[in-house]
Amino acid sequence: MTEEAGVAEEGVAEEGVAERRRDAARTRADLLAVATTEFADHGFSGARVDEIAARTRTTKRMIYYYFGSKRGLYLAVLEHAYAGIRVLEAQLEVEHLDPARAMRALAELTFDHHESHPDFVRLVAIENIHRAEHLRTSEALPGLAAPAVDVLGGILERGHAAGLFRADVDALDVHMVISAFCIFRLANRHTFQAVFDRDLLDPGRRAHYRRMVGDLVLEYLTAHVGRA
Amino acid sequence: MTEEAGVAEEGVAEEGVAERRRDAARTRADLLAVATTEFADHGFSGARVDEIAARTRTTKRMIYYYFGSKRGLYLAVLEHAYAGIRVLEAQLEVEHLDPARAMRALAELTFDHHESHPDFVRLVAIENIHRAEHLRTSEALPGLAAPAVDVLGGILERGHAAGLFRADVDALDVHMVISAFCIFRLANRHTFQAVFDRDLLDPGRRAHYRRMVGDLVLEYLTAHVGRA
Amino acid sequence: MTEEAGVAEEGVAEEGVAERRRDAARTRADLLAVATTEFADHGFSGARVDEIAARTRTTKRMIYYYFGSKRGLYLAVLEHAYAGIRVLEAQLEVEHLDPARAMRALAELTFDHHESHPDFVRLVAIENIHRAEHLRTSEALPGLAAPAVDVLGGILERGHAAGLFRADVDALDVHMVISAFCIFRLANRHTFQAVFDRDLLDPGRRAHYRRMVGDLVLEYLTAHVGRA
Amino acid sequence: MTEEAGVAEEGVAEEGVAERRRDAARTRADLLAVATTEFADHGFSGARVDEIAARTRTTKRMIYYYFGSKRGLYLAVLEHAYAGIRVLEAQLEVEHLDPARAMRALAELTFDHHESHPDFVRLVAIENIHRAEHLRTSEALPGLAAPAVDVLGGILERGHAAGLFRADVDALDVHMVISAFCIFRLANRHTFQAVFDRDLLDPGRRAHYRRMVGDLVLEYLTAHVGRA
DNA sequence: CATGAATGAGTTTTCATTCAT
DNA sequence: AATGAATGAAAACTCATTCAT
Repeated sequence: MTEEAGVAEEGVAEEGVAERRRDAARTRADLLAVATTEFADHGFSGARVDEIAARTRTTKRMIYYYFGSKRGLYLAVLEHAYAGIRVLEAQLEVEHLDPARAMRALAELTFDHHESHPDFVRLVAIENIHRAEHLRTSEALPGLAAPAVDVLGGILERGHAAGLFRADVDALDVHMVISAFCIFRLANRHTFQAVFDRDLLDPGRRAHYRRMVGDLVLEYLTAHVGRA
Repeated sequence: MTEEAGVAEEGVAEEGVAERRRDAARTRADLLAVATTEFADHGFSGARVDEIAARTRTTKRMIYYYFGSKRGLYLAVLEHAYAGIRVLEAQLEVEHLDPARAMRALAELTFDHHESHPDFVRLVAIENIHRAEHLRTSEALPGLAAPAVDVLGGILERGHAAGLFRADVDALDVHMVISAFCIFRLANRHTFQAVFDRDLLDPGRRAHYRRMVGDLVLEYLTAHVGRA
Repeated sequence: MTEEAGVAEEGVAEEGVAERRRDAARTRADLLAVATTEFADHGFSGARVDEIAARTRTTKRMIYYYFGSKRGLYLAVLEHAYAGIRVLEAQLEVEHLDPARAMRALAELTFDHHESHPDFVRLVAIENIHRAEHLRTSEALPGLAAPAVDVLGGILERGHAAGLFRADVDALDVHMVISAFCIFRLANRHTFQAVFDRDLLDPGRRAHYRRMVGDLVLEYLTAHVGRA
Repeated sequence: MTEEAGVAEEGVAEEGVAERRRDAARTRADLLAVATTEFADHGFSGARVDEIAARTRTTKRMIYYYFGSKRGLYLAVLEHAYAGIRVLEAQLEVEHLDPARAMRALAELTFDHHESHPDFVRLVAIENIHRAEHLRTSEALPGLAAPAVDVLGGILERGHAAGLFRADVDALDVHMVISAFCIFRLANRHTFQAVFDRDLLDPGRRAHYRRMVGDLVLEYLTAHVGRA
């Protein structure tokens, strides 16, 4: 059988190095996509290696071939998810906007990103349950902070220079407020809905919440300027 | 044994019905306390029934006797955790304070509670990973919302009446902002620390954050009053 | 508490020996009835002691008090079920009927009994799965055979004497044919229905089958008389 | 290892895909055979997965790998047992025999099959205790009825055409009588023996019973022809 | 690069039975 | 006669991982 395959349709049956490399990349990407959903849905312990394999073109063996272990796969998923927002933030151009508008733009970028990447938000929650033990070992970690903080720092600096923003708040504090709001809306929506019967993702309230995150940050930053 | 029993009820070895009932309650409470730690630490799937039993005076069998299943135990843990903050909120007396001070007191109550109940915060995160599927089936659910919202609603009403607070924000929106901030500080501190190298629980920054949650809410509520 | 009970309402609270004995008998009977259903429904291994106790006024402890073990309870159920048909057969009066009519009456008695005692039929099937290991140890066993065989033997004898029935068949053979037919109709109706889509208990076919059992036995008994 | 694999396929230690597939089939068949005995012996609840595994070359894990659950294994056993008699019936050739002889041949086929397949008879009894809940969900069910009924129907038709058999009895009725007799002899032999002290499987009585099932059916079918 | 079969160690759950009063 | 609590042993089932080709 193997011999026969080699004979007939040489060009097609025999894969070149490039094709095989492309296949490999596709297999890896496929695995990563399915694993992202599975881990985001069920957490690290709740996710099933069998289930991930079953939803892929490949077999379970490939997971171990490419990622070494369930943990290795999870780490790859996590890094890939973080890479997404990092890129977005790095692309944001706010230098041409006045500090207040720039700040609002950044807040809304986070708002929009989280809403359209619920898996990322879930993975962050899951990783926190694990006390960031995986993320801490990631080699990609050092590059994760820079973009967000740099952009934010720049806006704040301009705001301070213009006498618009209060001075007792730094970039990480602002980042925390924006994140807290935008992540809560996604991450805690289920218990919030269960307890208070309000759907934080109701499209009818979206504009309200989107304006709210900007207002929240700006009112806070511009309050009593010069006082503190 | 039978002979001894026939003699009297004075003995030390002889336990009355009341005592046994008290023991049973202790067994249950013991189980619940240990399970709270285990579930908060490892999530639902990650928690081990064996491990919980091992850390108790009793045996694994008792978990099934009292709670029926791992899931039943988890639900009991969840309900018990929610009951804690519900009671706190219900006890809060803010009628004698002006709306701004009352609002700040409520925000700080949440801030303090979450900081001193990290297990509660973790359980909420875990339950959200499960899309609140357990909480939704809880019979205790209907009583969970009332206290927080009632108190908040009262403060807001007084603030509106006095022309102090903006009108386009309701109690649930305010609750969301307070919760988002206070929960994020606990729940996301690990990834935050890993990525930004800042410990959100650093005692040296505690007062700063505690003031911040009040400021955040109040600046937002008192902004441009009369405009919206 | 116990002392108080002794004082007040003496007549009512204090149960006489007779009352207690009656209560005991009722408890036993209650247990037996529930256990009959449970064992007939699920077999010996499938039946649950907890379930039986739960469906009774009493507690699980009483099962062990009265019957010693699950097995003891099952044996009591079995003996009680056999006692029912034994009594019926013993009461049958067929001396005044001619042999053929008498035989048909006996067949129809079995037919009717089994139809109205499906639990008995199920218990017999269950006991056969256990290779009659319980029944064999029953002290009631010796009395179980007599009535059926005596009556049948009498009819056969009269039939032989009158030259009506063939001689190469004894009472147990006839009993076997009648039982096989009447038990099969009850015991195997589920697989029969599943495979052939015919309900052997369909009321519309009842008369047909009832006549059939008599026909079957009589045609067989009266065939080629004198030949064999 | 890797080096050896690269050399050739001649080796003894090297198993080809085909061989492994054959092994897998053997593992499955082995499991099925052992499980048949265990389930037939102890019923569904009484059977032990551990016990089945212990009597096999493989491990308990494999039962779940191949059959998914205890129930899945039981269902496979049941289907396999039914397949046996279905094949036998389908192979029976009776077209060349006159209706009476053909009918007797069919009855004796059932008689012989049941006697040599006591496990099948026990499994049917067990499945009836479960009200055929498993069999009803079997995908093999639709094919189970056809052979038996087709053959029987053909014989009956010929018998009617020749004016030999009564007309008020259909194939399923005849099948029921034959089954009832042949199954009872196996399935109820234990209680029969316990109560009446007669062994229905006594080799000395075998010929008598084998003739009896044919007589029973034929006397009944040929009785009073033209009357009903 | 790929794959079906296999597995050991663990994990939840069940169940008849007994204890202490 | 009665009862709620307790239990050990066993049962079904699961899961990440590896083997052999």
